[in-house]
Amino acid sequence: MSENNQEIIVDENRLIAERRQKLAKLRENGNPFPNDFKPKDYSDELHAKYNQFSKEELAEKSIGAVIAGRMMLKRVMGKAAFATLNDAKGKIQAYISKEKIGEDTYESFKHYDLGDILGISGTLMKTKTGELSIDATEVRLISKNLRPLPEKFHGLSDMEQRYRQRYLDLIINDTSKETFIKRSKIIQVIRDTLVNQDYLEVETPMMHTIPGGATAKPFVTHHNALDMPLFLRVAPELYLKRLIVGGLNRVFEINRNFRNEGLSARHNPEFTMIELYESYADYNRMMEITEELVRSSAKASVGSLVFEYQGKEVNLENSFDRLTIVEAILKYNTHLTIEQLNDKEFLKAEIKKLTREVPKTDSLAVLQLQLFEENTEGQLWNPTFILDHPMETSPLARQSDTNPAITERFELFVVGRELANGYSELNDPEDQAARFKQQVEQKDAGDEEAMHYDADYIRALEYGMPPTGGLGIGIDRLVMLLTDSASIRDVIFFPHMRPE
RNA sequence: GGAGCGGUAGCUCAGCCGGUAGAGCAGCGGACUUUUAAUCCGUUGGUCAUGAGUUCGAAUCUCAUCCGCUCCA
Repeated sequence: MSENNQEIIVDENRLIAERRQKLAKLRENGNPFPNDFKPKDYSDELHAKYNQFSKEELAEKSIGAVIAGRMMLKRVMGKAAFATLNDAKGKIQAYISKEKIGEDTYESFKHYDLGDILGISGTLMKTKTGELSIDATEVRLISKNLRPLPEKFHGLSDMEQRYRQRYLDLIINDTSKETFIKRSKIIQVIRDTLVNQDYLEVETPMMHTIPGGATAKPFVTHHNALDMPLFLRVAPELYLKRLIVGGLNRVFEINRNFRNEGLSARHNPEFTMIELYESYADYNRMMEITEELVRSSAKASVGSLVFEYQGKEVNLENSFDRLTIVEAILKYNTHLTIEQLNDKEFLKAEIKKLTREVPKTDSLAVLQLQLFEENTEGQLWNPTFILDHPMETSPLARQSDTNPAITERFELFVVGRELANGYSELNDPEDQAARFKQQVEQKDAGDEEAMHYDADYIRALEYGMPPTGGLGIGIDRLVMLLTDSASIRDVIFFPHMRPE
């Protein structure tokens, strides 16, 4: 016996037992799961093509239709019935009369359950209230449902069940299905936009021997044959830049990252990022492409550059604000002055007031960043690029040519949340080696999130990496924004949950 | 990790200052040939998250645990 041999969950009740009996009866009369019914039409196309015709016109045309879908509503009268079927594209009503389908089939149909998957062929008609319907000449059970669906009017609202049994959520809640269709469209338009600009989509390792590319705690796993630890990647950055060294020039990867942190409405341990790198570009070019990708995503999903997020308007029409950290603090906290923001002691006191913790750093730029995170970031509703990140917190970014304390880096904030992060890449191998050493010192001093020294990455840079711009966008957060979703769990099919 | 809220029929919910549980939908049986959450009549269905405690008696009060949501760190 395998140790994985789990106890089979018995989750049966009378309703399911009744349906199992129905199924047993169906088996006596043939296969209740046939695979020879082939739908020819989709509900949305039928509506699009034929809604325009009147009841009389449709009757005259006698247009055939063949659809398959899940029965969601059923209204049986004496000798005729209506059923609402959901297919992948929408829903359509069928009119089922004993007269047309015969007594036996009608009797069988009366015992079909909500949730059964049916195949229906017939001719298109309109009811007296004008609803396009299929006047059935054939009704077949294609797949028997054994578990009663959630309530037809209130649907499924229990969040836990919606996340754990997403299939049910998708069956019942149209908005959930729409959200995931939008997610797919967003990823598709990003992919198309980049490929059209000569970008190459690539795949790099998900399992790293040295975790790198971001300051975050990794998940650890173990390779048995090699008897060594492996780390699920926290970011693909260092591998993608190796490809830039290799001369691929423009690359991107849309894939999962894994970070060993807490769960929240904005954090799932695995999440999807796009990272892209472009040779001979800098962070200004990266800001341009960020705007382009966010706008095209909005058009592909929302259909507009102006929309609501959680009841408040977001406007992507104007070019996004660009503010340095200090400028942003001053703009959104008008009681503060530039003198105060250049005063380390003032900053420390202010941060302590907001967080009740004394900042550990003595760097002016880092103190400014910490204050920004506390009192400004949450206020950035319409898209805003924040520039001039401190050296210390940007170990892979190119130092500013004019101010050695800061880097050529930006973060994009929308609806008070970080959405994207980009910079001019650090391509000086000696500078990068020094930065890695600094990170290692921080790690030795107890900072679990500090980076490791990646000697092969330094070796790659020593072969020469062209000046490069790089960008990462959190896909889940972008989808949240464009689908008006409050939680990251609403845009990930199967968000991480504790076991039942 | 902390705080608050929640977990009652398949689903959506009521019941909660103690007296062993209700509705609607779904299901089952019946009526009904144009319904739209169809309607009408009848009817089945419960480990009240789990465990302990208080009590003559606990869905209800107390404690612990599990799961979820929200906020904070």
